Amino acid sequence: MSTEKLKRLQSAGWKTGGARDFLQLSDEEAMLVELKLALSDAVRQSRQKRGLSQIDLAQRMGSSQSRVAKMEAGDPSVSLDLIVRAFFASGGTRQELQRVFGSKDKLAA
Amino acid sequence: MSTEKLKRLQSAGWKTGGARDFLQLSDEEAMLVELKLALSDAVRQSRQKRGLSQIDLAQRMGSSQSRVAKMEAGDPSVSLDLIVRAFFASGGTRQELQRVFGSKDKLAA
DNA sequence: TGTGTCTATGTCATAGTTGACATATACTTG
DNA sequence: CAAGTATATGTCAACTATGACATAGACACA
Repeated sequence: MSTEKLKRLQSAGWKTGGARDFLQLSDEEAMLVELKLALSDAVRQSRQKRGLSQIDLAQRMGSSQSRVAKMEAGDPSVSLDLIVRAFFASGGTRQELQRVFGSKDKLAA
Repeated sequence: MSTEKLKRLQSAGWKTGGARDFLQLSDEEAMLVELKLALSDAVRQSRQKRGLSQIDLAQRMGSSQSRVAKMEAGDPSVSLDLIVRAFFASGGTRQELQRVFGSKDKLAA
């Protein structure tokens, strides 16, 4: 992960974690963030593939359009739990999820 | 997923989700719960494989022994975010994570 | 028996996430 | 130009997860 990329993430509101007080995200946190962003993309793709609007998806999962939008925008206030729930609610399968989690650098600048 | 299994999960404190007020977990939620439990197991395995105590792991990730214990016990109060963070902090790789997410029914009664 | 290490369980104030709502922007269609 | 639809962004009270702490249980070994 490049320094550029890290700076971009941090300025977007991602917190540098807990015990550490670097200006840099730890490797573990960076991996988590990458994962969340990759999954966010996957949610949008899955949703669009099935012709669902953000409102449709929100209703399916008992959430709101604004939260789905934030999620797809990679907003750090959205939990991984919610993203995964959205992925499933959008029709994504466990197999597809596996592919997302395995793919390299979905974050590509 | 069997009805038996669902009842077990619910009695362990797992909430039936948001908009729905069934006594049953929705399919999406069930999938999420399975994922979390599978990952909890993976964290313990990964941690033990590297000879780390719960305290060691907690320190590595800026958390506490009690939270790691709850996590490994499958406590519903632990977020997927934290579990994934723990998995990475315990030395788990993205490839290993992918395997966990792909494997069938880690929850096996 | 005691001392040490590891893990489990409960509580709590604080920090983080949530759905809901308002509003804005963009694009289409009449 | 409206009006409709889809998405983006900001705010907030209510809810949830968090690390810290206390304490207990299990096991080893002197």
